[in-house]
Amino acid sequence: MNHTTEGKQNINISDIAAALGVSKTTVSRAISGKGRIGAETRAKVMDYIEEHNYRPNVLARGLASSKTYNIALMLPAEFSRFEQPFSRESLSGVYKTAVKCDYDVVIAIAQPNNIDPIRRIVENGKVDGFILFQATENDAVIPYLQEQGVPFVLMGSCDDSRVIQVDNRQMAACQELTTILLLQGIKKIALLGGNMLNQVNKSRYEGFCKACDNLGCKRDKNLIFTGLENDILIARAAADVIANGAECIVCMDDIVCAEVLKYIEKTEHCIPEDIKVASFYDNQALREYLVSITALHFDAEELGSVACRQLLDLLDGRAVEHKIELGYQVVLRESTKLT
Amino acid sequence: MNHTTEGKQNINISDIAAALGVSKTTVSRAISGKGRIGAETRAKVMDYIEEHNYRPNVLARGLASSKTYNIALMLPAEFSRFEQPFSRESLSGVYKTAVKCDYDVVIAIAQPNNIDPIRRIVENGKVDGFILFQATENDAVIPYLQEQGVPFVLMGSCDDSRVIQVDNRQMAACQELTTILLLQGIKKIALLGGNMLNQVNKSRYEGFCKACDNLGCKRDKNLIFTGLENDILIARAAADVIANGAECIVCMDDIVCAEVLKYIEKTEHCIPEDIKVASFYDNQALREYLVSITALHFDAEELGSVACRQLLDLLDGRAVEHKIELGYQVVLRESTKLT
DNA sequence: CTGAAAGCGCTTACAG
DNA sequence: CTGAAAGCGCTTACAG
Repeated sequence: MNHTTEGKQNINISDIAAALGVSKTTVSRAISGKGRIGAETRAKVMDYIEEHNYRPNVLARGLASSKTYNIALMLPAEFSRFEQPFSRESLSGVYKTAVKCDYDVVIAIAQPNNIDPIRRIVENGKVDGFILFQATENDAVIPYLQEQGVPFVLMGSCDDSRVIQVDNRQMAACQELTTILLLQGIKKIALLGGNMLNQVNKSRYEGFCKACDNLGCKRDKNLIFTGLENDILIARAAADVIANGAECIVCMDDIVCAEVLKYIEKTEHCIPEDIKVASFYDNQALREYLVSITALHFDAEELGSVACRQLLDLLDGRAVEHKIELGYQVVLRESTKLT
Repeated sequence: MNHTTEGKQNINISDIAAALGVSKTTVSRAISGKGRIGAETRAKVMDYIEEHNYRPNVLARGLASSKTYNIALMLPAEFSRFEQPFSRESLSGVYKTAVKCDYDVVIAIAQPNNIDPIRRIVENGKVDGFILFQATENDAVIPYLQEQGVPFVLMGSCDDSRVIQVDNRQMAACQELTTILLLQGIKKIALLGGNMLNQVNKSRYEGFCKACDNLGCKRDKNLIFTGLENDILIARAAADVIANGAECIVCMDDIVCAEVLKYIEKTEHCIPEDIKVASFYDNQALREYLVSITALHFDAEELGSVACRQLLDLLDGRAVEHKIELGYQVVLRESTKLT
């Protein structure tokens, strides 16, 4: 057992000051690096701290300087099993980056349009800032945080140019995947998607359209279905587009894709021979499907990490870009192979 | 907009004392309910607080009373897509219960056998206690917390009777499911499972054995495979037990089950006609599989909720049961239907 | 039943 | 470059 780390922390800044024959002020300055202090004095203090494994009391520091060294991550209350890996990886990214700067991450789970959990944390002064997940559209939280003057960054996009945002280049990604499919000679591409009020879906739809338009391919209304909010609608849309001669079905997210695959399995079509399939979002379940599915891949951990770094910069008063755009990968797999 | 909640919190205990012509002590006592105080005085203070929407500064309270009103939830660094829903639901349970008592939850993600993240939180004094996930076997954290005297509760089981634990009745559940299958007349039941160093797997195995023994069914060594750590081993085991005449394959967890299903799909056996399948753990992906899979269901949110309540009781110095056992459901589905 | 005062462990003008 | 002192917003013996 290591003697220097044994037992509970109990030494404080006064003890150090006394032991070294300096003032508390000096010790504080040595630690924080703020204010003028002699290099020698400083080294002496740091050595002592090192040797005695001293860690400043974060609460006391917080009380004195109005900081908590906590940030809150807002998670949507409900999300499908397809969104879970993404949110879990983002959480990892946020966590790792926060910890590096000695911040902790507090979670806040909010039902749509209920900001009470956020309000609680803010009013209790438990955190220095927030990181928001776009997933659930919650119109109330952004205005609330703005009004309260609480720093925050959004993982996702929004129109308000005052909010700091980090997002993947959704539109460009979808445009690229669609373009690749078209260039492969697949002419009749169907698009199935969910709620178009959703920002992400809007961008994805736009990317799809741009690809078609740029290549001079007509968009066939009989092959494009959005607003598919449940399994039945998705299955029916799949049936329709197949009946209308689709060669490839592009799914705007994994929920849609999973349903489409179920439908194809039931009706005993073969992928990719009878019908090709691609998804605008990559998920382990689809990656490991019997026929591996072509999809767009986004690095969720990086998203969380960058969002957190933005917030920490903001908290330290550093300049911060208003919007950071992150990359993507187009992963071509068996499901779109030419036959 | 509500005027009483407008703008930032800025009133403090001294302001209240001054406004009411009483001492800070009195105000503090009115709020905490500790110490003798006149009912009238108290009401006066509470009214004022209500009216001005005052919330005590948690940091200051923490500094004075050595409390943070935070608890930490330790999450394993890596887990499969099958464990995610479970851990997410547990998190929800912990969160909801914590918030009710005005606690926040801080996350700690620890790689196996690395307690640095835990140590950081403890040394920084950021939380009052921990809730541990058994998932990752991390031998170092329990001894560390014990040594430091930090209260904690384990979601799961362990041999150390000093640790407060909350767990589902794994053994009983597995015994019951196996018994039901046997009583249905399915004689040749195979069991496939992963790492037997894992506490949960031990209990599940035990439950399976008890069911067989109680009904006087011999356990066939050619039908029982454990230590199946990867896809290839699982597929091979599935092939073996089918070759050995298994009528039903019981999977000790969802990872095993998913692989078994893949193997069955590839080899074009039919469920439940050719072979029946059951899992000792229920997961949305299996529930929604083409043939819905018979499984044991555990309420993860309740687990988190009860664990959190235990910890809060512990923190308030209330008596706490050493081990709480939670229920389960046996969910019979298509995959074990008699044909 | 109530209050004055010390203290929790830091930070930070202000003065030297 | 360094220090004495006030202050962050609470709690809690201690005294009345």
